[in-house]
Parts: sequence; structure tokens; C-alpha cells
Amino acid sequence: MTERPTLKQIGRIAGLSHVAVSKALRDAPDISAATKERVKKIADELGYTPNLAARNLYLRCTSSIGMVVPAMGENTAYDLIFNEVSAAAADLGFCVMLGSSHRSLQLEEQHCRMMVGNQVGALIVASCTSDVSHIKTACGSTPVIFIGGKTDPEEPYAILCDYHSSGETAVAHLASLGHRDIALLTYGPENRTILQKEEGFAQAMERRGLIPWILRTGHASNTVQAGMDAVEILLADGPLPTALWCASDYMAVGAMNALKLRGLSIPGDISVVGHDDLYFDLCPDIGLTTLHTPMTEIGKAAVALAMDLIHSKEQIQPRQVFRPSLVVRNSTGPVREQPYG
Amino acid sequence: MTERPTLKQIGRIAGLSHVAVSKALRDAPDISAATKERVKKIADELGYTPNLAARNLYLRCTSSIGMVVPAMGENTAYDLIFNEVSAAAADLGFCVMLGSSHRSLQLEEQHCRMMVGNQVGALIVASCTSDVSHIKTACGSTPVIFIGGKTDPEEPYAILCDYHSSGETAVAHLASLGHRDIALLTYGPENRTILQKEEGFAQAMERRGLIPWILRTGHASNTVQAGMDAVEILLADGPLPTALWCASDYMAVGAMNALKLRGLSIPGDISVVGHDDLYFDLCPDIGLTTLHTPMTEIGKAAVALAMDLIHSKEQIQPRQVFRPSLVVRNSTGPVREQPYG
DNA sequence: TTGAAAGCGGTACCAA
DNA sequence: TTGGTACCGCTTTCAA
Repeated sequence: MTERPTLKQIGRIAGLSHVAVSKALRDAPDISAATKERVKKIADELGYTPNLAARNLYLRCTSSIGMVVPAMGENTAYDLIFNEVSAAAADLGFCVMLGSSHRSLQLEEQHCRMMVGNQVGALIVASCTSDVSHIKTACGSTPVIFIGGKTDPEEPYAILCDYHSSGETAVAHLASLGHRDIALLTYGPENRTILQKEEGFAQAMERRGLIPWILRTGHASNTVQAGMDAVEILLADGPLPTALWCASDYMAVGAMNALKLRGLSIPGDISVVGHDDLYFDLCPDIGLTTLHTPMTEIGKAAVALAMDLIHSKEQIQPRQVFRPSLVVRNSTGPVREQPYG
Repeated sequence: MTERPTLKQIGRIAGLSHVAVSKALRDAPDISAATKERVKKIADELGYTPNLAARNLYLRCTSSIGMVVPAMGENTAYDLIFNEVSAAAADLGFCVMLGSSHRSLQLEEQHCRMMVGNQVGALIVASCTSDVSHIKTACGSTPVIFIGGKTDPEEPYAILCDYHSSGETAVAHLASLGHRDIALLTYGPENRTILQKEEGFAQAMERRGLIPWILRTGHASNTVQAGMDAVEILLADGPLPTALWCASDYMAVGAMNALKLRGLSIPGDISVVGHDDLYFDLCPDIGLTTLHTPMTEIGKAAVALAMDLIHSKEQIQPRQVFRPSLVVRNSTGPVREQPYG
């Protein structure tokens, strides 16, 4: 590492002790204005920055938090959450250490260990599994806030999303447009997020006396292809529903692609609702009606909770749950009189 | 911050000095095997992790690097680069501090300052401007490696991408398919990346005796909409070219959308080449032929350079330039005999 | 108004 | 084989 100026060096130049310099730079009341000015000028010229590692060591505090995610980008939305986390943390003078686990338990654990070693005050972790015992071991007494779809809602600290409510919201919107034949397209294998959506959907349908229609593709992940395949299966199976709710925007884009290739118009022939509100800018000619996941709020809440834990506040809200909200665009409309079949 | 076990605490339990404990945990040759085992067991039970801040302070070394980008996601591709940086750094036992500047010079500078204060050994910065004096001031003697489209190629340390070569590659591919009327669709305002693509394109065309045809939309950024608008302008202007090279995959997707809405087929009626190779999975029914930007290599190279700088190697390769490579998919084909008009 | 001493958690050096 | 001492850069306390 390259050498950086220290208090002692400034003191040597100013003819003062490093203590006096420290005080001067922090505007202590017991240093003369003249000295302060002189010291600050020298510090400026040398480009002095305090060594926070040393300060934190003495003060037994920290100025960084950690965040570990399966991957940035790649349809995960953690990039968007991170942007918020970064902003909120910077606002409080905190740096964020970030690690991509590449969906490996070992890397996940290694990142946690390294960050704890590097004195992060708290960790925000989106694990790639539900069993997070390896993470807890790695973090020891450093508090961990869990986010992401695999999170056990019973975790002591967690920022969650209520995908159960998404089902009710989506069905309510479509039902208000007169739809009764509504299918939910999801992907597998099952996980907490998908199950919540399916359950919320089924309950919302049944509450209205409608028959829940759920099609889960074998696709392991959230892709456009999964949406296209789901529609192909639907078409092969018989009469189409009049509306689709897709478990993700990616699937919705794929479903719309497939429907349009068959000459169906959206929302004229069939309505489509997505989930996440991530990528609607990719289909500006469509304008996907979708459920907006509040990434901004999630990021902010995670940082706020981290700060409460770091400062060991008395009143801590250890878990927070956000609900996706409906964003109506142009992919949903009134039910067509004569359904396709 | 919560309390974490220290060498001294372990020593108290083991009836040893903290010095002996330190040695035992690091397998020093002058500690008896029995003592080592005993100490390690206690450390394990307490969940001891060394305080790297303290170690680094004494050893005058570091175990983290910094990275500052305009934003994660949002079509920037920095998410993909970060994934590589994270992996390469973790491999060497380094943490990565990441900051989103949200395209603000002030935040950019603040992140650099905070990271330098937190003792990162080097910084990888994708600035949102070409004038990076504020960053250099903030970083002082900490080395900065610049990446991203705004980077001045004369920067002492930089990982660059040769977009000039992209023009030659794109034109060579299209010319080999018989295309002579080729238009480049770019967006503005002009920046180094765009200028390089335009220049490379123009030279490649002229070298083949073809007339360069460049359409730069007023759009400020890289969006699907920019591609759609560009095609509209083209259509309004008169006969279409037989092939399009788009400055980004997003624009290419937009251009293809607009062309298909007009009933044109790709590549039957018109060939389209993109740039970046980011999002082709969004159009699985098309398969965009594009120029692959080697994000993986860029991330790895940036970390490698950071390490060389941290360890002040004698032999340093201060600048590295990568060339995008052609990925042929299904959006390009032989020129159509009778061009549209 | 200034500075000497102590200590944060760790490691190197040298004496016991 | 073990531990005392000093020191990394910083801040707090207390004495000058």
C-alpha cells in the first residue's frame, strides 16, 4: 500500500504534536483559531485523510456494512437494491462491502467471514439457500439482516416481501376487468416466493368463486423462455384463459412474445400481468401491467435496520414486510366476450 | 458494534499471553503442538476471527479494494463486471467496497474519499465524466484504475475497450454477407465510446469503398426507445439500408421492434447487429448477432492491475485494451436482392 | 492552549 | 518454547 500522510507528519511540519493536530482538524474547542487554520492548510496540501481503520479501532466503532448476494444483475434485482443501499449508507458516512456468492455456499460463507474480519458493523445477506446456519456461524456476533426470496420469515432480522398479497392484488385487478378464467404461470422448483404467489393466487380466486389455474413450468429460473414455454403448453392444452398472471416480468415478456407470434393481441385477446416491475422499458410498445416490488424501500429499510443494530437501539423493528403494488399499464383490459379456444 | 473475541481474551482463558495466542493461531514454529491445539480449540469455541483492521494497521497493508460506478444495473453492465471483480478479489482474500455514484460528481468523490479513508489499497472507478481531477484529488496517493466509456486513454492506469475495432468487425461481418448499404445507429450526446464506434465504422466503410451512413438520435442514453426512434427516422427519410449496426443491444432490440411493427423480417429484409452482448436472452426468438464486450476479462484485468499496484510490482502493465468479438446469431443474413424503399 | 501517556487489536523482535 | 516490549494511526484523559 502506498504511504499516506498521518497526523504525526502534519505535526512535524506544523511544529506540533500529533494530538494537537488531531484536535485542530476536528475543531476541538481548546485549540486556537490560528493554529487550526495553519494545521488545516497543511493537511489540505498533503491531502490528508484520516485513517478510519485506526480511528475505528480505538473508538470500537465501524464505518462500513456488508452485503452478500447471489449475483448482481442476471435478473436478480439485487443491483437495484444495492443502488439504494449504497445511497442510504453513503448518506450516513458508511461504506458498503459487497460480495457476489455466485450461488455457492462456500463463497457466501467466505464473503461473510472476510467482511466480519474487516469489521463491518452489520451484514445484509440474500442467501442462495434457506438454511443459513453456515452464514450465522461465519458472522458470529455481527448482526445479519436477511433479504431475498429464500428468507425464512422467522429470521430475527429480515426485510421481506409479501408475495402472498401479490396474488390478491393481481386477481383483484383482473377480476375488476371481468376476467374469470385466469391462469398463473410460475416456474420451479418450488421456493418460498413461488409458493406464496401460488397460495395468494389460489385463495384470491377461490374467495371470488373462481377456479385457480396454475401452470408451473419445469424451468429452474426466471427467464423469458419460461414464459414462452408456458404459453406453448397452455395452447396445446385447450382453450386459453382470458388473462395471465406471470410470476415475473421476464416470464410475462416471454408469454407476450409467444402470444403475439400466434397472432393474439394484448390486451384485446388476452390480458397479461407481470411481477417485479423491473424491465418494462424493454417493451415500450407494450407497457406491461405489473406488480411493483419496492426495491427502493427494501434497500432503505435494510440500511436503517443495520444502523439500528450497529448503534444497538432500544426500539428496533426487527422485521419489515413490504407489499408489491399494482402498476397499470397497457397489457390488461376488459375481458373479451368470446374467449379463444 | 458488537463485541468480538480478541487474542487477549483467548489468552486469559488459555493462561497465555496474547502474543503466544497470536503465534499459535498462525502456526508459528516456536509453539508446542499441544499449546497450539488447546489455543485453537478455545478460539473455535469463541468464534474468534482476527481483526483485520488492527492487523493491517500494524502491517501497513490492506485487504480490500474499492470500486465506484455510476449505477449498478440500469443497462450499465457494471453489474456483470462487478461479479468478476468480486470473484477475483475474493480469490485473493480481498473484500470489495462498492459505491454507486448515481451519476453525481459529488457522490463519486465522496465514495472515493470514504473508501480511501477506509484503507482500500486501490480503486477501480467508472466515472460519469471525462474530467476526473476531483477523483484524483480525493484518492491522493491511493492508485486509481479507470474503466468505462468515459475513460481518457491516456490515464496512467486504465482497462479499456477498443470500440474503434468494433466498427471494423461489424462492417467486415456485414460486408461478407454482401451488404453495402449499412447504417450505424448511435445515440448522443457524443462521448468517447460513441465517437470511437462512429470513427471505426466510417473508416471500415471507406476502406471498402462504401459510404458511411450514421444516424445519431438525440436520445441521451442507451435505450430501446432510442432504437425505435432511429428506425422511424430512417423510414421517414427514404430507402432503408440493407443492414443496421446499432451502438448497443438495447438500441438493436428497439430497432428490431420497430422494423417488425412495419412488417419487415429480420434478417430476411434487413440484418441487424448489436453491441455489448448483454441482453440477448430477452429476445430468444430472434437471437441478436452482436459484438461481445468481454466483461469477464475486464473485471479480472482490473483486479490483477489493482493487485500489482498494491504490491508495487516492478513490471506493471498499466493499461490494457480489450476488443469486442463478433457473436453470430440469427439477426444477420445475406443481403436481400431488392432492397426496400 | 498544548502535549504526554494510555489504549484499541494485532504482529515483530528480542530476551528470558 | 514463551512472553515483554514496542509500534501501526488515532482519540481520550489529564497534567503542564
